[in-house]
Amino acid sequence: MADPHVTVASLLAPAFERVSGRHGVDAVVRPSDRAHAQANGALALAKELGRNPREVAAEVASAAAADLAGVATLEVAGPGFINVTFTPSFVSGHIATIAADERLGVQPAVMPETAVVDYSAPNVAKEMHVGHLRTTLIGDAFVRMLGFVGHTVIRENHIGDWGTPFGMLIEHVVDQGGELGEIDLSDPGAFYKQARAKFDASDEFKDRARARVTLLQGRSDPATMQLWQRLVDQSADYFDIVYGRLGVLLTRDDIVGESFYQPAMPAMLDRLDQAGLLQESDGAKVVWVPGFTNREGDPLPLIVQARTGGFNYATSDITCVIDRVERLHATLLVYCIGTPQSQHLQMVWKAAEMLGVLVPPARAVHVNNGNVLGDDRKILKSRSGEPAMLLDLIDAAISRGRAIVSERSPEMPSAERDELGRQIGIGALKYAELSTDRIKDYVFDWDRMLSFEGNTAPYLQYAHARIRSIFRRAEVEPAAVRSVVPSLHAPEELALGLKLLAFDGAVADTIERFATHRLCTYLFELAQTFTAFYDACPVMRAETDELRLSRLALADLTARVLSTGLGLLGIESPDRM
RNA sequence: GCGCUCGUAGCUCAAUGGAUAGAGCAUCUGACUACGGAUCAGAAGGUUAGGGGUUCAAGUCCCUUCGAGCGCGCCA
Repeated sequence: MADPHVTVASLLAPAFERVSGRHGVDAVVRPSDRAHAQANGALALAKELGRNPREVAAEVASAAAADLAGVATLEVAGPGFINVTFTPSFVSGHIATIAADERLGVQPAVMPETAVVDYSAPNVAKEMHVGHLRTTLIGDAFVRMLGFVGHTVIRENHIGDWGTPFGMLIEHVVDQGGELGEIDLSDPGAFYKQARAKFDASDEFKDRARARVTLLQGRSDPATMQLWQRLVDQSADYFDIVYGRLGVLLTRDDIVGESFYQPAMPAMLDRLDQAGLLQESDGAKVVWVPGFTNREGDPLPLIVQARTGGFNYATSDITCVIDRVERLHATLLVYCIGTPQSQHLQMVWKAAEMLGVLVPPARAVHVNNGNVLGDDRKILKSRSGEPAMLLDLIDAAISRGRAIVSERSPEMPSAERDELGRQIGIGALKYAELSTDRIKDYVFDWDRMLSFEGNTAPYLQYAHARIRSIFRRAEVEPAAVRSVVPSLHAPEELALGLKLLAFDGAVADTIERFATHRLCTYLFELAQTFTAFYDACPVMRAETDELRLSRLALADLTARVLSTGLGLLGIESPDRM
């Protein structure tokens, strides 16, 4: 058991049971600003018993004192809080345990399951823009974290590779003699815009495009399918460039686009029909999902087949849920998609639930996100006024990172500078995304995210690099101190020790709430706690060899937690900066 | 019109219903010829948009007003 709070809570529970006179009391011990931890149960218990809260707290504390000997001391404070102070030996014992653990004390999931993480989802023949940044980075972080705690994780990139636009896109390819030409990385959406312009200008082209969509949906015309495939392949090349440069795990093998679900849609409609859920409304086939109303306050249907007979994204998304639950046997469906899709997803999931597919233990989570804003508080724009291109942002991050390294470390070999600059720039970009509450909009600011001060990736990377530097100078192999049980005499040592033990809780909390900023806040606080320790407690010049080893052990564990934590966010931690 | 999300220090952001709402930046004051100053310690800065309610306890839950953003039947 790595979490001292849990240990103390279990030791405190019998005392609560004795005072309350009933069994099954769940003593909750949580971190506190005023002490190492606090238990608040006495307040609620006093209310229940109609007694004075401080008296009840004192009674619980004295009843628990014997059980907690050597582990922690208790003190009643305020209106009836029980403050907990861990003993140094109890903390250092835990430290030695997590230092010997590959996962640094992070507990594996109690019930490992199969999770599908749906993220990024760009469109074929269009550029990736700033709107794709958050979903891509958030999804990637959860892929890493869910895997880290032992789940089977399936990445899925639900790209937009189907639908009416492909009629005009394919006809545009035909007009170019079947050639797509090189993809223009400065304007990957140029092809789409040309096709769109023709479509708007020419009725003849429009007719051809419509005919082509019909051919595509029939899936039986080899020439059409070949042209379509080439469009998809070329876009996959472009996506791979973006993902590679951004350093996320997605590859073309993770692509499961809308087209994938097309063949299964008629059967899905049959299932809806057999379940009695398929109704007709204004000529369309719909599912009446309770709880949703339209502009007029009337029930809002989920349209699964248009009047024309065509399928839409609701059809595709319900089929997709079935695929994930029944073919992949996933029980956790994570959708990293923007907030505007919320109602659509709720309706789709409700329909899948009514169909008996999305039912416990299977469940879906909308890991939604707000917008990335510019100085003007509007969605971050490029110079042309369009949403900023993702590849431009990535390249700008890299070049800014390199500029910083060149300025600070001009003596470093050029190749090393480039690599370090990339790690810093990309790290800063990712951390800026992941360190704030994903639901809210946030303001994009290069200077702030690249600063070495404050809650930024460079600050954390620096803290890590500095620790590694200590070991280089001390000429000590980090692995050599990993079995040392540290002594925690100075308050800064004890504070650092307690912070290190909180890694498990931070990761668990981050996963449970799908909130990456929780882990970021923890890592930042850890780095701050470390620098305070480092300032107050000499390591290499420690008074005794024993103390030196003890402090090296704390430093090493800090570096490992920082590096592992950043790694869970998809951020690299260089050994020197 | 209905619905969803958001509103916290000058700025950018935190805060599983718990004590005196915390950080960072910026501002001010100190420390140390620095185990990497890419540092540390401290100060100042708040009617948590306004109002009402529930609770032993509300930034957090409920109602309401205001403000911002988004969504609302055959595109995805």
